[in-house]
Amino acid sequence: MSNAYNRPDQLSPELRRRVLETARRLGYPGPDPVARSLRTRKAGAVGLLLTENLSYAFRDPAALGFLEGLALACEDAGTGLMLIPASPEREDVAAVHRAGVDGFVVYSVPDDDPHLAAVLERPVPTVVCDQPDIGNVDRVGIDDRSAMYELAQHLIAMGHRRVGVVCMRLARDRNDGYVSVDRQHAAHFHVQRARLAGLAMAFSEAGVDWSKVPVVERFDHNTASGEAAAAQVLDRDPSITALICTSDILALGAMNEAKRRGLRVPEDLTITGFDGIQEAERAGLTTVRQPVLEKGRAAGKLLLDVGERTRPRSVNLSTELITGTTAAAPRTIAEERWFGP
Amino acid sequence: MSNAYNRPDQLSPELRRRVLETARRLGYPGPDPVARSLRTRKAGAVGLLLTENLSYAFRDPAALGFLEGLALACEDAGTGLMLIPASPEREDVAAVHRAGVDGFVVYSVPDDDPHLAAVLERPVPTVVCDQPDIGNVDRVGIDDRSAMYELAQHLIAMGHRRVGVVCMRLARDRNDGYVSVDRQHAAHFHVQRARLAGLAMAFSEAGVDWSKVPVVERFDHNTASGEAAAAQVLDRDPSITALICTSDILALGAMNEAKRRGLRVPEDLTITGFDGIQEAERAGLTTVRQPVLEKGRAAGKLLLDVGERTRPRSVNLSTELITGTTAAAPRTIAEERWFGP
DNA sequence: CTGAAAGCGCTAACAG
DNA sequence: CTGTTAGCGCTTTCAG
Repeated sequence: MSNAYNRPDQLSPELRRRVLETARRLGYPGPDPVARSLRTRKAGAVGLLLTENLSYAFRDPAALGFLEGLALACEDAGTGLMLIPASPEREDVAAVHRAGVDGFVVYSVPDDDPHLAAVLERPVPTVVCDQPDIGNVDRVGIDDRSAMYELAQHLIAMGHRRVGVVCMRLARDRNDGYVSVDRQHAAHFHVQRARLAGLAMAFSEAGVDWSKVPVVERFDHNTASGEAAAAQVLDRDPSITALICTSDILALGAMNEAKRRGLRVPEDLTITGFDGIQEAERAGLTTVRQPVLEKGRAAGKLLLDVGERTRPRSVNLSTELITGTTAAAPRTIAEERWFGP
Repeated sequence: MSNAYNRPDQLSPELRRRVLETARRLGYPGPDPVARSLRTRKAGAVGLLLTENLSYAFRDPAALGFLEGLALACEDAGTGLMLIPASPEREDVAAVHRAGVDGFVVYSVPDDDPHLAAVLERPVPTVVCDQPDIGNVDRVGIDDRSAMYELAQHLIAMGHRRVGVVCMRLARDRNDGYVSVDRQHAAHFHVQRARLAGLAMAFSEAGVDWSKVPVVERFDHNTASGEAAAAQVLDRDPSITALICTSDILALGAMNEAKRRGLRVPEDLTITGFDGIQEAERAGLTTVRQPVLEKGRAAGKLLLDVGERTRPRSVNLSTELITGTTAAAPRTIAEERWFGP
């Protein structure tokens, strides 16, 4: 009987037809997928752990691109993709334990996330995307530090020395304001830590005292946060020539704030982002483009690949510096005298 | 032992601690979720069936809003949300059979979709969103016919009598071109059928011969399709005063095409949409807003609500006519003579 | 090709 | 409070 459903080739078509027909007449709804999964030890689905609020995942183009890539990989493999209900507020790890999946993809969570810990306890393969950077687990990501280092060098070459930084949340606690160097080093979000490290390295090499550079953090990730953070930096340090944002969303917010203040970009203020989302491209933002869809696809492939899983694998995707129209050489005092403000 | 994991209250904390400690030492990874699901008859997840390509779902703001609402409802209930791998090309229904879920949400599929048939065979509750309109199943949607009827009346009141229509795909076969009245009536996508019916009713009442109104269909749903479809209508019927699109995405494409032709909107051509997505609002589109996020949330609640399930329930959400800046009274020939073209 | 039986790992019920 | 046991529905194996 089982054969009728699962191995059409093991019995005659005629018999198969008869069995199925009878089953239907008896009201048999087909094999129970859960019982089958128990027996075959395959759930036919992978779990996705996003620690951010779900709304965030569906509104941030970068997260969305990742999700799309992952979903495509799953679709190719005929595998379901299960969104694990794990909001950062509720520390209810039970959902991770309850999920009947063959593996997990963990996207951009802090290294001290309890849901992540629960995932790692499960005896199924796991792929971590972007962060955190933990040993012994498959990983997909980019080299955030180098990418940001390169962007910084681009600005340094233009002549920028007085800069400000706007970054995303560095830990699970809300800290909408200035960030000490200690907090930068202790950041639980590895991606943000790496990007800041890249900046610190480049500017230190250029003779800038990094501890003096204003770095402002925002917990929420949207353009309003970018606006507020940019305002905070510009209020305290009106003399900066460039505002470096660790995401395009924040940078787009900063652009709004610059406009509101009558600052021309890039003549009066250089603004840069990170991610390479479509909205940024449209705005001509100077930024770093990362292949978000490919990241999702790679994570899915890595998880679903049945190949050797002897030692942790790591996939590093390449990024590209996008030279937009929001970065230019800072005007010197002399130039301002000459050409007017 | 099971109690130690599932009923902390049934035994002393001390014992619980000891049991868990021992379990860990023995390398026990915790209860297997699949076996538990088999025993408890609860999978702790709901399945989402989207028949469109997944990429579509992640790029169309309306679908995305629905997905977000559904995901929120699931998160609130601590339930997983599983995306079922069902692309329209591959007619592989197995994924539906394989999915270990407690119920299905079906979003916007044609009434003859094989995956839908497979879902309905499964002995679990199902909620259909938008379409198709099948009996005996819980449903969430809006009154597409009335909403479009109201929009049409708005245009008729302005004086529009010569109109063209651009609509989304009406069936699973590709038909990028004109649509006969027969095809309109036979459409497998109920939503599109209802919107066209609303238009037909309003314009017929206003004395317009609906069979003479050009209706153009596009299989793909993006602005490029909207542009091409608008071009097709305008090429054949340059005298129309209004172009009614059955989605905002198509309408935004039509706006591009109008601009390319040097037609001013709304002075030379009225354009309307449907959905009320953010991009449309930004463009000042005259459209019908529907609560997409609420639709998703309502679908989730309906599915997860353990209440009486004696007879099929139906949730109808309300829509709102948005009077934008893309619709105005058509200029008469006399006016054109007077004011210039 | 057919039928019978073991057992996947768990939870719930019940007896001690 | 603790230990034992039946059985969820399936697939796989093995004997006929």
